[in-house]
Amino acid sequence: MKNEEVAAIFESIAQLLEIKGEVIYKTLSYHRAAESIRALGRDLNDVRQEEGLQSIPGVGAAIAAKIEELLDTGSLDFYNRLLEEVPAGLLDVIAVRDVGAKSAARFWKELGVTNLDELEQAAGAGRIRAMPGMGERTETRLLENIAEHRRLATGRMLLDEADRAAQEVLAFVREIPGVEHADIAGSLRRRRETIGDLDIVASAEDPAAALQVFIQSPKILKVLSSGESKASVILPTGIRAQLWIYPIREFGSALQYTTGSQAHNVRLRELAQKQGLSLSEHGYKREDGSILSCASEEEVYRAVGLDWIPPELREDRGEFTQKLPVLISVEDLRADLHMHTTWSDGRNSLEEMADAALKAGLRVLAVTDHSRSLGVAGGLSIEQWGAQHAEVERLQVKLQGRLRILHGAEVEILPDGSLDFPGDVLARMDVVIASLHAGMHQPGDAATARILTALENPWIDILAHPTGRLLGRREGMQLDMEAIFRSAAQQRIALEINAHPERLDLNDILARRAVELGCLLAVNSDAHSQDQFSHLRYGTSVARRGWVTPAVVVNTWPDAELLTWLGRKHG
DNA sequence: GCCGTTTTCGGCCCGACTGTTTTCAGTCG
Repeated sequence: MKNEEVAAIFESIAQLLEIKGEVIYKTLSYHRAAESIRALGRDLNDVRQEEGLQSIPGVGAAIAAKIEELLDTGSLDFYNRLLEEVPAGLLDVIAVRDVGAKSAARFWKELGVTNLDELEQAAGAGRIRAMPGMGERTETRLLENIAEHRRLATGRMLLDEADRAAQEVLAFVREIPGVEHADIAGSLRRRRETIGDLDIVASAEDPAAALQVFIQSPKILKVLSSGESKASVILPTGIRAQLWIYPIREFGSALQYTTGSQAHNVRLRELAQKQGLSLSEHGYKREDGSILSCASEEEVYRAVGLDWIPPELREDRGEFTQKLPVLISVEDLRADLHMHTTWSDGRNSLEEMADAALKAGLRVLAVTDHSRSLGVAGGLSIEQWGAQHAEVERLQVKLQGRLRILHGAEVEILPDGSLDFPGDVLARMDVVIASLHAGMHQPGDAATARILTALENPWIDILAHPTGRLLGRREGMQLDMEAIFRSAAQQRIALEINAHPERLDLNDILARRAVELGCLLAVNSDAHSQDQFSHLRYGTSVARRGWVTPAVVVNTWPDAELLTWLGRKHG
C-alpha cells in the first residue's frame, strides 16, 4: 500500500471520528499523522524496517500498529468498523464550505442525511430551517455552498495563474486610500505547487474603512463575509480571495499569521506558550496581560528565540527543530539545461530562444530538442540533430561568448530502457537529458525497471521530469523513487526539478529526499517559448520548499565546474 | 492519540465572522 493511500485513510478516520463526536485531540492526532506520512518522501515499508514507524513525528504506538496492519493486509479493521458506524457520504458533506463535523452530525442524526445529494434535497425541501438553531439564511447559504462545491470540485490553480491573479488584487489593494503596506500571504507566499484561494494582508490606519472600499469595489463579484479586519470575496474570475487589514504596528504578526501554514502556526504558538507568551495575529500577549506588537516577521520569530523562517519552509516539516539551510534562489541559476526550439515542438527559433535566455539573465543554455521517436513533438532524426549542431555553432560565434550554448537533446527512454539515439550520437552531445513521454501507463515496477535500465546508459546527464505527472491532469508513474535516487546518486546523474508550473516534477518532498540520498539536481525551465524562462522561479520555489541549497544544483555552478561535470561523460 | 529543557499524566493555538440567539456555537484560516 502506498503512503498516499495510508495518509488518505488516516485523513478519513480523523473526519469520521470528528463527526462521531470523538474528542478533538484524537482527531487531530490522525490528521497530523496523515500529514507526516505525506511529507515523508520515502516508502513506509522502508521506514518501518530501518528506523521504525514511531520515528515518524506524530506516530505513536496506536497509529504505528494501524499502519502495520494496512501495510500487511491492505485493510484496517478499525477503519472498516468506523465506516459501518458513520456514513462515508458525510465526508463529502463536510467538504462543503461552512459545513463542519458538528453540523454534518446533526443533519445525519436529525434528518437522516447520509450524503451530499440527500443534504441538498433536505435543504431544497426547507427541512434545514426547521431545525433548532438553524434559519432561513443558513439554509440558503447551504444551498449556495453545495452548488459552489459541485462547480469547484477540481478547484486548485497552478502557480502561474495564482501569481497573475494575486498581483492584480495586490495592485488594487495598494491603491486603496489609507493602505500603507500590502503583501501576498497564504499558500501562494509559501509557494505551494497549487493554490486554492488568494490571501492578501495589508496595513492601514483605519482598517475597517479600507475594507469598506475593498468590498464595494466593482472588481469584486461577491462578498462572502466581511468585518472590521477581514473580508472574504469572490473575484470576477471565480477565484476566491481574502483580505486582512491590520494597524501598521501589527503587520509582522499579521503577515506571519496569514502566511501559515496552519500546522506551522500551531507549532509556533505551542512554542510561545511554553515561554509564557500567547501568540495571535495581533502579536504576543504576556502573562501579565501586556501586549508585544510585531511590525515585522523577524520580531515574531525573534521573540521566541528563533531566526526568521523562509515562508517556503513553514510546513511543520522540521523547521523548528533542524538547522535551517541557506536556500537556493532564482538568481543562483546561471544555466538552463532543458529547452526546446522550432526544430521540434518549441514556438521560437534557436536564436530567439538564445536572446530570451540572455534577457532572463542566463549565461549558459542547453539546446535540447526532442529525439526521433517522439513524432508528435517533432522529434529530431540523427541527421536533423547534426544539422542543428551546425546552426548551434554558427550562433555560438555570433553571440561572442555572451551566452554559452551547449548542444544536446531530450532523448526518449524506449520501452526496453534503451535510449532513442545510439551511443556514438550521444557521445557527440554536450548534455544528454533522458525522459519518458510514452507508455506511462505501465505498472510501477515495470516503469521503474525501464528507468533504472536507462540510468545505466553511460551518456545520461539528467533525468527530466522523473515521475511524469501533470498537475490536475495526470498522476505520476508509481515509481520506486528510492531505487532511482540511489542509482542516480551513484552515476552522478542529476534529477530534474522541471519548472513548468504544470509539472513541478520532482516535487518538494521528493527533491528533499533525493538530496538526502546524495543526488544532484537540475532546475530547468523546459521552455517551449521565449517567455517561459520565467518559469525558472517556479522550479526554484519547489527546490526551496525541498530545503535545497545551491551547492547540489548543477545549474548554479560556475561554468568550469558545470563543464567538468558534463565532461566526465562527454570528454 | 501523541508527547515531554517544568510533565510518562494532563495537557493539547487563537481570534474573526456568521447566524441565531440574548450569550454562544460552529466554522474557518
